[in-house]
Amino acid sequence: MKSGDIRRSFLDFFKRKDHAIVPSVSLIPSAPNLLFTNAGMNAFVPYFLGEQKSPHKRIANTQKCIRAGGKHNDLEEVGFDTYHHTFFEMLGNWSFGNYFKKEAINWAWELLTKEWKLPKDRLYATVYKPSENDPAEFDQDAYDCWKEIFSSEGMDPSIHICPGNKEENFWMMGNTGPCGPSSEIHIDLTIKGDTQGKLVNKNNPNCIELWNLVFIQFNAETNGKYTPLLSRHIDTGMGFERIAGIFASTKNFQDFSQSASNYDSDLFTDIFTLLTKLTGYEYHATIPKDRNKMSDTEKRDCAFRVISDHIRTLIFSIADGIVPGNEGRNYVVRRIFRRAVLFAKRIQLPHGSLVKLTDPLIDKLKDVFPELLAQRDLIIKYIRTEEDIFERTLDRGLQHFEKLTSNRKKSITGKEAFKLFDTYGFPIDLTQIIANERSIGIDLSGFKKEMNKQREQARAAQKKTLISIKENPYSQVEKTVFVGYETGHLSAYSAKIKDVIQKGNDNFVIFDKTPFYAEMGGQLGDSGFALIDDVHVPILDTVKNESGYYLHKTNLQGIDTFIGKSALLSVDTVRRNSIQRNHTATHLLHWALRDILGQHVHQSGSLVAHDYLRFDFNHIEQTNKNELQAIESCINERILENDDVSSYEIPYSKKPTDVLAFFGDKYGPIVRIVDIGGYSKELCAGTHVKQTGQIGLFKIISESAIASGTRRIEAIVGMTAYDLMAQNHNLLHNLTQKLSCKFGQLNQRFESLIEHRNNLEKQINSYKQRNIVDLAYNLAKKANKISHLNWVIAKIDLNNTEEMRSLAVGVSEHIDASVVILGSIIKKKATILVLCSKKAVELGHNAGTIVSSLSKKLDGKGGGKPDFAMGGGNNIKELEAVLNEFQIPKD
RNA sequence: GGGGCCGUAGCUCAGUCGGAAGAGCGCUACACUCGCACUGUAGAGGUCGUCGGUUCGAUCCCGAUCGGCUCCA
Repeated sequence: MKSGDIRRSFLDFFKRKDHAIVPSVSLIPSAPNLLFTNAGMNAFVPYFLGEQKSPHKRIANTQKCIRAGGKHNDLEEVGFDTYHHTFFEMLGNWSFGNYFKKEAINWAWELLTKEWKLPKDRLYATVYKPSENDPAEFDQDAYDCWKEIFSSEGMDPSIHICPGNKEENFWMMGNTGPCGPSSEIHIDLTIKGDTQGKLVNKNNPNCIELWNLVFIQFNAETNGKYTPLLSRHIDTGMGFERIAGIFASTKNFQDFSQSASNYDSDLFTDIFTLLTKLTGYEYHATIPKDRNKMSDTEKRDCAFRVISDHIRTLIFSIADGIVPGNEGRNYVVRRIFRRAVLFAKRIQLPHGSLVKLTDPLIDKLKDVFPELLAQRDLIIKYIRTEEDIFERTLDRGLQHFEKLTSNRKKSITGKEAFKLFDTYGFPIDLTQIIANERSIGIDLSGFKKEMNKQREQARAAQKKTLISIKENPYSQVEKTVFVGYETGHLSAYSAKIKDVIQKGNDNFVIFDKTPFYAEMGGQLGDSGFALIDDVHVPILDTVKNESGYYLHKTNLQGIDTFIGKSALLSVDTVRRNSIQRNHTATHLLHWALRDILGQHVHQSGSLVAHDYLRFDFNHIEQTNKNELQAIESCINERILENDDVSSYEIPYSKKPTDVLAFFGDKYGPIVRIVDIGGYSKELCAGTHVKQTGQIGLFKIISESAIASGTRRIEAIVGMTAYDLMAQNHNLLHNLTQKLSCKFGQLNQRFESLIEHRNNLEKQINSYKQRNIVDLAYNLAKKANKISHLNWVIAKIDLNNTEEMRSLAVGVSEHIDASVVILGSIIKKKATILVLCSKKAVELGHNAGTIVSSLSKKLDGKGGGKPDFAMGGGNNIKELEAVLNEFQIPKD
């Protein structure tokens, strides 16, 4: 079976067992402490924790996973063996409080042996058997299931069931939270397949785990206790690349003469074929025994594996919106790509070849992951530019390397090598290669020391998150029903108060039904008021919590006494209408951006307020003035057309194909579609105007970058936009009056004014210069000649220190051996400047000491070099006296 | 989440006692040339990222902030 058949067969099998087949969730995890989705269960954690209710009791899927960075960091291993990956698919079947061990185990056996026809006698099952101090008890249930299976197959359970301790067979999400024993299925891949289970869990590549069945039945508490859960769950995972590899390596389990490799499957060999075409090198499937002494073939084979693995990671992450960047997960993706580029250089893959691998890959996987096809242009664009950017980084690093070694150095210290790597991003192996070429040594152990130091530092700063099962106090309360799409419900709507929660000084009221929109999808929550027993309760904001309750914020104290009463709810419709104008305009903006900049544009953030809107989207370059102009005018045209805005709800699976939905966003089974004039269709829960004409006017006020590859547009609509335009118009009108010209002449008038001003400035400067030259001449004439030196001491009012300096220089140009001491009041401060000619310095005079002694008398400080110094103080009045009292030293 | 480095002319970058903002390329004009390239001469172009602090005085020191690069988790 080829990889595609295996995946399909897995999903079909569980579909027949009444499992809902759901698409893989985004690689962007919903848990904040994860860099990437890194296991099949990530998406289902909220169900285990009791934070959300699963829409299906049985689910099966293939989940995209990335392991790089964070707790599971396999990046450095990829390529040097047959099974590490940064990207992989995890096949899994799930039960949420539904079936348990027996079904999970039996179905696993059925799929492997009946459907896929794996040789039974090569299969082994592990069962949890605690050692001393390990939690819980021996997993008798799982053992019994397996015993029955093996016995009925005529196999010896005592051989085919292997016990495992906590480390191997007890699965936990963290130190706390849902957990339970697991049972793994291992396969013996030795030539004869007769190891009798002796290699199970012995880290032997010829006997490996195929499938992990986890039985979640306990909750680990902070005090170290394991309490049984009310509802028990099944969580299984089978590495897709691994099973596909085994199928290929063993030629569908017919031939065990070759050792198995994930890279034998068509998922990778297809890429290898392309690499061979591009480089002329063949893949020989060798695995290096010693990383430090690799043969050329081994080096090339490693490169093949690295490139094929990494390019898969790239296309999947970009498709999910994780583009290469310099922060967090974006940076991890950039690093993975750079590793691919370095390995590409090793097999002389020409610059710009990596992008050629994307189309065939997308083509192969697009049916299972349609997001790849949808984001194709973006993927290609990023891979292309990213390679160029890396080239620049390498150049910069090389420059620094040259600087380091320019003064005939014979070795590079560990610190230097680390700085080159840490600060300039220059890979250590490149440093080694270049240093080798020039017979320069590197202190590698010093480098590693620095590296470990940084690792420790980063780890120490890591925050730990507590995973715990939520005790939901509202489990008895039904979700709040939102009735605010109907304008008729916006005032004096009758509802019942279900509960009141207090957080700090704020109270949050929960009603059974509400017309108040809660902050969601960028649209701000509604405000207004509620009438309860004739008490006016202001509603300041509305937010929604995880469980779907609308929380109405109020600053009124003591309202918990109202629980159970009925209320009349009224939304601030003026504010709501303004928000709606901004929201519909946001959809128009999104549509226009895609129309004008390209279909790769998608929303990456949005804020819809009553007075403005903010829209973030992915776009590699700055949106230029012409494009902004085009976007703005095409939106205003749509507004003038007064297109209808309609919305309706349908099942997610039945949404039209041209509806914009975002990969990475979670949607429920029923979605709401907002359709503007038939051209803009988006999944959106927000509220909108009825016709685009109600927006009135649309005006972009700023365009900026918020991250590399992400732009932000801010815009205003309606009266806010009109007010701004009117204000600007008034301003221009005032300017035309002041300059007595027409609107169209403003630009020209300003240019000529600026030119005129520049000319005047030049003239003034030349006059000043002339003035200073005259002053210098006069001062020089009055010089006091005392024992070989000409002393000039004067208080002259000038505008700045630059003028003082040029005056002093001017004076000294007229008289060779001189000391010039000038005082001036500049910016309300007494300033002193002293210039000593070469001769004066030789005679032992020091401008610095003169200045410091003088400025001390002015309640200030000063200093400088022997030939030139400046200083001053706040005592303006004394300046003249201080200068007059200066005693010229006699030799 | 934790570090390191960089923001100076249109571009690439110098600028270590804190005391007049520089180079190369590019640009403009003139000269040379039949013309271009080359060459020579002259010139334009700077809130030294932004804000605050220290100081008599900050491109330089300190703090914050924005932007970019980079390493670790």
